[in-house]
Amino acid sequence: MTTAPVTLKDVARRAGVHTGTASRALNPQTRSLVNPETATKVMRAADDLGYRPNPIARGLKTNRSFTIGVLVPDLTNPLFPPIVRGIEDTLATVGYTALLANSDNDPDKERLHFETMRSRQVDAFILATAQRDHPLIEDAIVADVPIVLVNRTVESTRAFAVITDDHRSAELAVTHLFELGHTKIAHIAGPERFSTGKARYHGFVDTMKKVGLKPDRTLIRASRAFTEREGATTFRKLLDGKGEFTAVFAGNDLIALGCYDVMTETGMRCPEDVSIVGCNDIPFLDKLRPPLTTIKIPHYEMGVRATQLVLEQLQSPSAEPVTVLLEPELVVRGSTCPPGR
Amino acid sequence: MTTAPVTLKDVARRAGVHTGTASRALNPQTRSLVNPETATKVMRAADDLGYRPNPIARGLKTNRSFTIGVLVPDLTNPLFPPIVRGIEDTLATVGYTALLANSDNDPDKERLHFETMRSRQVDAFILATAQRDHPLIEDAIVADVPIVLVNRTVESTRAFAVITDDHRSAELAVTHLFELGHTKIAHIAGPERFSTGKARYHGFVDTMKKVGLKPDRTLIRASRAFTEREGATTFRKLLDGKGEFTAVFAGNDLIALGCYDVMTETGMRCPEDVSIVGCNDIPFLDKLRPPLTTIKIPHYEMGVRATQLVLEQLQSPSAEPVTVLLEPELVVRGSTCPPGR
DNA sequence: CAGAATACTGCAAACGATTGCTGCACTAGA
DNA sequence: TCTAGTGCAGCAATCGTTTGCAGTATTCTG
Repeated sequence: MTTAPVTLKDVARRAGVHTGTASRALNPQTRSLVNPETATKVMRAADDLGYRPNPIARGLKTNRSFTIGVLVPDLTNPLFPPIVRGIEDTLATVGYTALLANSDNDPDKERLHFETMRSRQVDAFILATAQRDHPLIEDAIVADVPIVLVNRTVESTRAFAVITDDHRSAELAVTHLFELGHTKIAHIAGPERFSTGKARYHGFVDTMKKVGLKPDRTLIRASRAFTEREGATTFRKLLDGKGEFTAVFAGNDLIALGCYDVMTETGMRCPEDVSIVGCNDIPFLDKLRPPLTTIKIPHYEMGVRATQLVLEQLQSPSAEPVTVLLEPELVVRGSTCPPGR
Repeated sequence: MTTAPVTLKDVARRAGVHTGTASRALNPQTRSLVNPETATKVMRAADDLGYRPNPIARGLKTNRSFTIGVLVPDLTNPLFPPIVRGIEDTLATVGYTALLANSDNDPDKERLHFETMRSRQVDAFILATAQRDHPLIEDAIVADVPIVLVNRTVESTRAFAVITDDHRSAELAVTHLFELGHTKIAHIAGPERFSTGKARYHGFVDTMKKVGLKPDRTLIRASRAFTEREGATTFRKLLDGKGEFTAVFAGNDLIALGCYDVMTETGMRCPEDVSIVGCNDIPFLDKLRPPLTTIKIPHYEMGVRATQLVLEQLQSPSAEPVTVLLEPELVVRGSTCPPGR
C-alpha cells in the first residue's frame, strides 16, 4: 500500500462531481446541502480511494490546525504520562493530534515552547505547568487562545481548569492518620507557588483543627520542589528540628519517596517509627518497601476531562470559565500503622 | 500581545516589494537571489511588524512542517518517558516540535496515527513501536519517509535504528547469576515478535552455553506481552511446570514485577527462594521490596541519538542505513543472591 | 557599440481544501 | 401559464507561502 496522496480532486473526479460538492458531501456539517444520493456516492468514492483530508490545506483556509499544544513540567515525572495519555486518547477520537513539550518548570523554556506552538497554529493549549501566579496564562487569556489547565491551577478565576480536590486529599490523609491514633503529625508541603502545594497545605491545617489537633509550626516544612531529592532534604530538616512526630503527610509521592530514602539511611523503620502518607498514587507504589499509603487521584480522567473542556471551548469560544474538581481517594497500604508500635 | 496575524503580504507592502521577493529575502536559502539592500529592507520590515511565517501555508507548498512524528506503544510504560524526553529535548534545540501518539502495539491504531501524522506533513518519524516484521515500516521505507527506530528494531537491514545491545544485556544477566552460583536458570522471554524479546532470548541461550550450562526447554517461556500481568501469568506457568530453578532472568522489568506479584501471593521469598534479574532499569526499582537487580539501558540517550539520526537523514536523504548499538550495564541490587540460602 | 550575459524583481500558478455566490432544473402556488 | 421558490451542484475566489518563468535594466564582452 504505497501512499499516493489522494486529494479531494481525485475523489470528486471518481464520484463525477465538482470538488466543492465533494467537500460538502464529506463534511457532516454541510452534508445536508447536497443530495443524499450524491453524498453517498462521494463518500463511497472517498472510501474506495482511501481519502484522508489534508489538515494543512484545510487549516490554511479555516485557520485551524486540529492540533493541541500540551505543556508538562517533566514527562519523566510518573504523574504526567497517564494524564498525557488521557489527553491523547481523547484527542484521537476527534481527529486531533497533540504537540508535546516539557518546561522543567522554567518560565523561559515554557514561553519559548508556547510561542513555537502558537506559530504552528495550535488550536488550543492544555497546560500542566501552571503556577499560582502565571503571567503566560494571563497573556494567553487576553490574547484569546483557548487554554485549559490540568492538575494545577492559577489564582485567577478566569481560567478553565481540571484539578483534583487537593484540599480534600489532605483531609483524607490527616483523617486516616488521626483515626489510627496519631496526634503528632508533620507535613512536608510542596512548593507554595503551585496550587497543589498550597491547597494541600491548607487542607492539612484545616483538618488538623477540625479533628481537634493543633497544627505545629515546627512540624510543617515546605519542600522546594516536588521531587525525591528535595523531599529527602526537607525530611532531614524535619528530623533535625526539635518537634517530635509519629507520622508525616508528604506533599506528593515523590516527596514521600525522599522520606523513605532518609529513613533507610538512618535506620528508621516505616511505619513502626514513622507513618507516611503520600499523594497522587503514581504507579508501582504498591511494590515499595513498605507499600506506600497514599491518596489516589484520577490522572487519566483529568486528561480526558481537560480535553473535553478544550473541545467544548473550541466549539463555543465564549463559554464561561469552569473549573472541574475531581474526587481523590484514600488508598491504605503498608506505610501507616498506629503510633508507638 | 494581541493577535494581529501579520502576513507576508503586509511585510512586502511595507518594504515596497512583491511578496515573492519578500519570501526570497526572508529565506536564508534564497536570500542570495535578491539585492542585499532590498533584503535588509524586507528583513527590517518583517522585524518591525513582528512577522511570523505561517508554517501551515508554508507546509502546504513545501511539504515540510519542521515537525516529527513520535510513536510509542504506551507512554504509561515507564520505559518510554525518558526516551521521549531525549527526543524532545534534542528536537527543541533545532526548532522542531514532536507530535506524539500511542499505538498500544495495535497495528491498526498505529497505522491510523501514522497516516494522520503523515497528512499533517511531519518531516520524519521516530518509532518505538517496531515489531520484527513490520509492514508499516517497510511501506514507509519504500514511500521514502525518513524513519528512525528506537529501542526496538526490525529484521530488515534497510532501517535506521538506535537500540541497546539486547543480546549483551542477557549475557550480563546470565553471567551475574552464574557467578553467584546458579545453575538452574529460567528465562521469561518477551514476545518473540519484538527484537528485544528475541535478542534477549538468544543472548540467554548463547550465554548459558558459553558458561557451560545447558539451557532447559522447560525453563524458558515466552510472555505474551511486556507487562506485569503477562509476566505474572507466565511465571505461574513456570511454577506449574516440572522444571526446577533457583533464578530467573525476566524479559524486562515489568515482567520481573509480575514475578514479584506471584511470589508475594504464594509466599515465596525473593531472593532466598528465587533470584530475579530484570531488564531496562525503569525508575524506582531501587525502592522495591526487594530492590530489583536489573540491566540498565541508556533510555534518554537512545532518544537523543535517534533524533540526531533523523536530523542527519533530513539533511542528506540518501544516507545509508545505520543501526547504533548502545551498551547496557548490570545494576546489582537486592533481588539476587547465591542459590539455596 | 551591438549583442549577450547578469542581476534582480514581478507575475502568476501552484499546494488542497472551504465557501459565498450563481445558475439551473424542477415544483408549487396563483 | 407564469412567477416565485426550492434544492442542488458548479464556479471561482481564497487562505499564506513558495517558486518557475518572464521581463527589465544594467553590466560585460569583443
